[in-house]
Amino acid sequence: MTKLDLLKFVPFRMNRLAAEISQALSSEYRDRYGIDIPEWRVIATLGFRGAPCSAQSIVDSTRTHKSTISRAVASLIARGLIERVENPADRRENSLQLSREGKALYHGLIPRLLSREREILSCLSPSELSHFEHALTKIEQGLGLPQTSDVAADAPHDAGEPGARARPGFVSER
Amino acid sequence: MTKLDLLKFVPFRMNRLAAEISQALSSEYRDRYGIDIPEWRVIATLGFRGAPCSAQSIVDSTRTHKSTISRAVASLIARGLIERVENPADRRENSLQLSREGKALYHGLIPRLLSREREILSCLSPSELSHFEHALTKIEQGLGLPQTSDVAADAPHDAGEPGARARPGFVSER
DNA sequence: GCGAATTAGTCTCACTTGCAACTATATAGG
DNA sequence: CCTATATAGTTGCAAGTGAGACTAATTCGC
Repeated sequence: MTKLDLLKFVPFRMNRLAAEISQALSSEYRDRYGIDIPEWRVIATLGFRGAPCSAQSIVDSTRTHKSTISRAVASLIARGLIERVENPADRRENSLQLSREGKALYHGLIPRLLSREREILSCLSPSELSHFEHALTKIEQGLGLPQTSDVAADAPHDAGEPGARARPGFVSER
Repeated sequence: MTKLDLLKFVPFRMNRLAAEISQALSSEYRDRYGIDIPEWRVIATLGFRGAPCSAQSIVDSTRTHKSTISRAVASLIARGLIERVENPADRRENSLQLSREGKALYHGLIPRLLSREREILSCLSPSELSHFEHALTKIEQGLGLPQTSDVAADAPHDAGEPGARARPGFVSER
């Protein structure tokens, strides 16, 4: 008769912790700028990359559903925070980039978010923190989630190293 | 001009990882038994506690919204997996407990879920795993999330140690 | 004891999200 | 070329969820 204590069960703890942390951060962008999580992800991706990139590449790196990204993009364009750049070579896709206002928002937001992150993680010693991040990385790799090194700036889609994609076992597509 | 790499930003990573892990586990209870996450949380809590307990105490320990728990409870009762036990002492609340079928489901599910959890965490060495769990605990404490030791079986609500509730700073209520 | 405040739980509403169908464009095969 | 297939992105729809109003029952203060 095995029992299972939810409060010790890692999947549950991760869920709960992620929800709690999102909540703690959301005030920074929701209350302050009226943007939600998917919108923030789009801005963060464009801001970090520097170069324009397609909606699809944001989908890939953030693992957010394409319809969600599509709506976020539409709303950000409507508010003038990002701009579409038509790609004459392939007229299906349109590259996206931050507008002036978008960049300003991005650079205003980042220090606040980083400081919140630090605040939340301040309960860990430097060594605990580095162990923790290391563990996150290993689990991400184990699940086949994209890593910083995977996202080859804006390379044509399948330049990824073999084995990174199409892992056997776990859920690969949603 | 600070930048922020989403893929290195812990809040984002936690979100993505939690979503991914949920997905990986959900097949065990969703596809197999047709129960969703909130329903599973109710079953897990009742199963673990052994004793009947109120919906409110499930809300507290799982930090799931009360309306979500209410709906999960209604659905589980409709399917005969849990039972309501009227409490003559306080007729607002009704204690909940697993039915025979609910217990069977619980005991059938647990080994599968534990094995999935192990599988996901198998990329960590025993020492990495214990560091990781330790870090989770500290972050949870930092955010004021309930810990196993907090949940005094079924004690009247506010027997909690001082300082555990009503933390200054972070979000305390949702 | 009686009204006010509190608590358990349900219900409605608005919003978000994922899925899948759809449009438009691009590429491959014969 | 012309059909078949694949890809980028959008949209309609349905399901799930949180906020908060609401009901019912209890407890507190005086």
